[in-house]
Amino acid sequence: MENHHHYSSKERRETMEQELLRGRDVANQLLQVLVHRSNNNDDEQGLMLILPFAEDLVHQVLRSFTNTLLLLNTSNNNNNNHNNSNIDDAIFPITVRDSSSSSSSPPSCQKHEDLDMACKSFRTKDRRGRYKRKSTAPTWERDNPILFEDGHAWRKYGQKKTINSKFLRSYYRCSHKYEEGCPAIKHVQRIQENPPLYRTSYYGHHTCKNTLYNNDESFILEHESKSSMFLSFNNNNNNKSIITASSKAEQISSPTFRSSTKQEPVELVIHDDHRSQLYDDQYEVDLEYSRHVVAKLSSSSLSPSCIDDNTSTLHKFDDNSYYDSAGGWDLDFDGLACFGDQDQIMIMQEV
DNA sequence: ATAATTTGACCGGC
DNA sequence: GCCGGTCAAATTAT
Repeated sequence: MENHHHYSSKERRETMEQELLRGRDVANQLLQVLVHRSNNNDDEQGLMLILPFAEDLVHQVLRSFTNTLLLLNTSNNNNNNHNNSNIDDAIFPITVRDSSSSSSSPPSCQKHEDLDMACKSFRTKDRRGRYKRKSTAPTWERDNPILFEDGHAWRKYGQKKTINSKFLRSYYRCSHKYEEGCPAIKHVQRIQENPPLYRTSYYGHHTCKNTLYNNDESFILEHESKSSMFLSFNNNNNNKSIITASSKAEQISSPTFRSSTKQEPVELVIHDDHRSQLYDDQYEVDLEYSRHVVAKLSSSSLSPSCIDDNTSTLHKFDDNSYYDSAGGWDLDFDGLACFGDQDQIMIMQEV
């Protein structure tokens, strides 16, 4: 027992299980005590008797947590024993000390610090047993010509090259995974080059409450039925602009929405020769002359219009300036372009 | 300053 | 050992 790191992984697992079971039992005892107390709360001296007992039970629960975390943190390759001595000391001998016996050392926060340390080192060191492979069957999939928001906050946590695709696959988890334990995951991978097509595979369902929509599928279905889109152009200060696409519904329902520039945006590089400054903060850009990215609008039934980000006033482009035979646009450098239901938007990559 | 992303290391299953 | 999923330190955005 003094050399817990000599445990086999099975033994360690069993020990941790015992620790947790014991902690649960003790917590149960504590509950009984408290329930009993609340039933006859007139007994003043009984309270005095029970309080130290309850405190002792709490300490035991904390010790159970601490020991389990320390065991989790102890890996087989801990062959460098020099600084393990204090862990060895800490693991089981954590003793219950009531506040009366507290000596010069800071008494009350002692175990909280232990717990924090155990938590921290657990999170930063031992990775074993923490990778669980997702089932290979997605909950559902969607293929989209562009990447648009699906009504949830995602956090990218990885990116990988896969064997039979030249495109990287991006891995996203729900942003509220740790706050609310939301298990939703999605993968996004480009599956076609020209025109670009992206496949989004969803795994699991959101349990978090931080969405305007009840569930993912209904949002996406609704979204697909209204193909109206925004393209936003955000000036980046150094001849670069990011084009992102998002749904109309989202833009309208959430005024503070900022279209994500993080999800594989198409980057637009514009040379100074091909833009002219109209006002202090407004540029006109001729995308036709940018050989890097050209945005093209096809089967237009509506004239694209531009919404100024600040004033939300709608003003149209000149009829022939935004759309020409080469597929190029003139657009305000900053702003939103809104398209109708029949419009199709393609972002063409540099050749 | 915090928060999100990037990127190579790491892990388990096959 | 390879492959794809995940982690987390470093980097970058806000």
